[in-house]
Amino acid sequence: MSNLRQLAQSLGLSITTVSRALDGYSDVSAKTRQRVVDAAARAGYQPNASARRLRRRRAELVAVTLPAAPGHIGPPHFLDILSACAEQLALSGLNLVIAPVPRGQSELEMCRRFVSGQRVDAMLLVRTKRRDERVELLQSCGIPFVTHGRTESAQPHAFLDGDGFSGFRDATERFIADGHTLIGHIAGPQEFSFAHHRRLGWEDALNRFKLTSELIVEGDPTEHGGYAAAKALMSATIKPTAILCATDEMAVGALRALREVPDGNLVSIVGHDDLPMSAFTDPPLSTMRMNGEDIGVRIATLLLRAINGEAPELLQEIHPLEFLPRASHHRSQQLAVNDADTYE
Amino acid sequence: MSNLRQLAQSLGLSITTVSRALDGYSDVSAKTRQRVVDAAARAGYQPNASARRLRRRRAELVAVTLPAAPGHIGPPHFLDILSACAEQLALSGLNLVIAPVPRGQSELEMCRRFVSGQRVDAMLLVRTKRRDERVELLQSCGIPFVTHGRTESAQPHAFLDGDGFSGFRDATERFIADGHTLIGHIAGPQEFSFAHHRRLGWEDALNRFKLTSELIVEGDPTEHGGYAAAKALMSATIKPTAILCATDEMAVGALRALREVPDGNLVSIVGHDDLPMSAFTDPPLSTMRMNGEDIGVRIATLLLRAINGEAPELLQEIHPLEFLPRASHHRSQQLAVNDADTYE
DNA sequence: GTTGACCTCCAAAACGTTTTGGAGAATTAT
DNA sequence: ATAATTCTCCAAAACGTTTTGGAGGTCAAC
Repeated sequence: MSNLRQLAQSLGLSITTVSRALDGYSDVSAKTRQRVVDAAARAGYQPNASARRLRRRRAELVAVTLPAAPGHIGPPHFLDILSACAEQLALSGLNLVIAPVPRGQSELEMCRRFVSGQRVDAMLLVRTKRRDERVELLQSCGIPFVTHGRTESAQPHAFLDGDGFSGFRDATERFIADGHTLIGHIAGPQEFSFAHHRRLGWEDALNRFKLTSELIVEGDPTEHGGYAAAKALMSATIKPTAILCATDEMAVGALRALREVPDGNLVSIVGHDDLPMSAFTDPPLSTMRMNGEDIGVRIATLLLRAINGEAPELLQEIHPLEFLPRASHHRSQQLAVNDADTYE
Repeated sequence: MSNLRQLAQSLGLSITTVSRALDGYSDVSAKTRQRVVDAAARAGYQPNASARRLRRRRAELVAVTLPAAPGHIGPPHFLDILSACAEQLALSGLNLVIAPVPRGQSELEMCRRFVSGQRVDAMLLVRTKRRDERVELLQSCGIPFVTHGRTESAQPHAFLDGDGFSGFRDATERFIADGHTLIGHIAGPQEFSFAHHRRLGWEDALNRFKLTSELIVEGDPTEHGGYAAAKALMSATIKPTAILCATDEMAVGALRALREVPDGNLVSIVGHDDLPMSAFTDPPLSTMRMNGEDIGVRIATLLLRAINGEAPELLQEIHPLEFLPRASHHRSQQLAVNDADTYE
C-alpha cells in the first residue's frame, strides 16, 4: 500500500527515522516514535517484504520439499504438522513455502534452485531416505536444514525422528509376551529410513527370542500396500498370528485383507501414527505415536536454531514412541494364556 | 551464490547485457548470449529472488490460509491438492506459501498483513464460510484470490467448488428409489458453505418426495463428530434407515457408532470425499467425489488467470460429483424390493 | 557522402528497505 | 565560558535485479 517514503513525507521526517522508530531503535525520541507508530497504524503500513529481504539478505522463507512419491505424500495428518510448524516459524517472521518437485525435474535440481537463488533461509526435508542425496547437496551448500526422519549420512545433520526401532521392538516383545511366536511385519519401502528402523526393531526382538523373522512383506505405505501385503502373508504356508504394520494406513489395508481371509479376525494387528481414523476402525486399531508436544512446533524450533548457526550435532531429536492399546493387538485371546513371565 | 555483477565482470560485459541475454531479449547477439548462458550454467547462477521481486514488484508468491479450525484442517488428501497446486504454480514461477493464523490473531489480520506487506500476488482461501469476512477484505483490497468452496458474497469472486447440492440430492433420491423413507443426514457445521450446500441437497430431495427432513444432526467434520451424530440419530424414537454424511470422515465415525447400536448394521451410509481409506472400511464406504482432473491444478489455473486480471465472473467452476457405489449404501436389502419406478 | 535503419551493447535509474557514519542541538561536566 | 557528552535526527550507500533511454558502430540505400 504505502511505503516508507510517503509515510516519512507525511510526517516531515526522514525515511531513516521512520524506519528506526518502527524497528524500536533507541535513537529516536519517545514522542517521535509514538507519532510514527500512530501514523503507520493509521496508514496500515506494512514494510515491503521483498525490499526488506533484499536488504537484509534473508529470504524470510523456509521451504519444505514435497516429494511426488508413489502413494500418498505423507501421513494424512502431515498437513497439521506443517501448519503448526508454519505457525511457529511465523512468530519469528518466517514463512513456510511448499516446494513441490516440478514434473521431469529431480528433487535435487529443485533444492539447488531454491538454495542458489537464495529463496530460502533453510529447508525442511521429509520422507528422508537412508541414503538421501538431498541431504548431501544441502550439506555441501552449507545451508541450514532439518530432516523429518534420520538418514545414514556420514556427516551429522539436524533431524527430528521417532524411535521407530524401540517402538517396534517393544511392540514385538509385547506380542511375544502374549504368547505369539509367529509375528509378521508389513514393511514400508526399505529405502525410507522410517520404514527401515521399524523393521530393524521388529527383527531385533525376534532375533533375541530366536523366533522367525521371515514373515515379512514389503509394500507401498498405503492402504492398498498393506492390503496386498497382508494377503501375501496370509496365503503362505506359515501364517503369522500377529502382524506389525509400518503405518496405520497399511494397517487399515491389512484389516480389510484379514476380514477376507479365513481366521483372519484372529490375527492381532498393530500400526503406527495414530491417525484420527485409527480409533474408528473395526476393531479399533492399536497403534503408537511420537509423544511429546506438537511435532510441528519442535521442527520449527530446530529450524530456527539451525538458522541461528547451532551445530547440527546439537539439533538431533529422537522421541520415544507411545503405545496406544486399543482392541486390535489382542484378538486371539487363546494365545494369551501362555506364561509370559518366562520371557522376562 | 554468485550475482549478476560478478558474472558480467568475468565475461567483460555489462550487467545489463548479461541480464538481457539470460532473459532472452533480442538485442543481444547469438554469440554473446551463448557465452553468457554457458558461463551462467557453469557458475550455477540463479537470480536473487528478493531482488527480482522487488524490482518487478511481484512477490512471486501465493498464500493459502490454513484456518486453525476445530477438528482437522481439511480433508486428509488436502495436502495432495496443495502439492499439485504448488507444482502447477511453480511452472509460472510462483511458489505457494502456507499462511497459518498466528495464535491470538484473527484470520482477517493475517490476510491484511499478507496483502499490505505485498507478500503475495494472490491468495487461496479454503474452508470458506457462507459469509466469509476474508472474502470481503480481499475484495476491498482488490487483490486476486480464489476460494475453494463458494460463499454468499454479494460481489462475485473466483471459486472452485463441487456441486454438493446436486450430489446430495441425487444420493438422497437414490435412497428413496431403494425404498427408504427415513433418510437421515449427519451435517457439518452450517456456517461452512460446503456443509450447507450438501444439507440443502438432501433437504430438497426429501421435500420433493414429501419425506421428513427432521432426521438431521450437526457435528464437527471429524470421525468423532460423525460418531456422536450417528449415536444421536440412532437413539431417537424415529430412526433413519439410511444416512448421508457430509464427509467420509464423519461417515467413518458413523460406521463405528452403527456397529455399537442394535440393527445399526442395517443402516445404509454414504459419505463424501472418497478418502483413500474409504475403500477399506467395513463395509467399504459408498461415497462421492468431485470428478475431472486434478483439483489442485485447476485451482492453480484459476489463480494464474486471476493474477492476469481476468474478471471473477469468468473464474467460477462448479464441478459435478461422481457417485462411487461400494457396499455401504445398500445394506438393508429387504427395503430394496419396493417399486422404485413410482418415484420417477 | 550523407541519411536512415539496424544491430549490439551499456550507464544509470529505479524498486523500498536497512544500516552506516555522522551532523546539529541540547545537556552536562570542567 | 568552554569542552565533553548525550540526544535526536538524517543523507547516502547498499542489497541485486530489471528496465529505460540512449551510444556507438555497421550496413545498405539514396
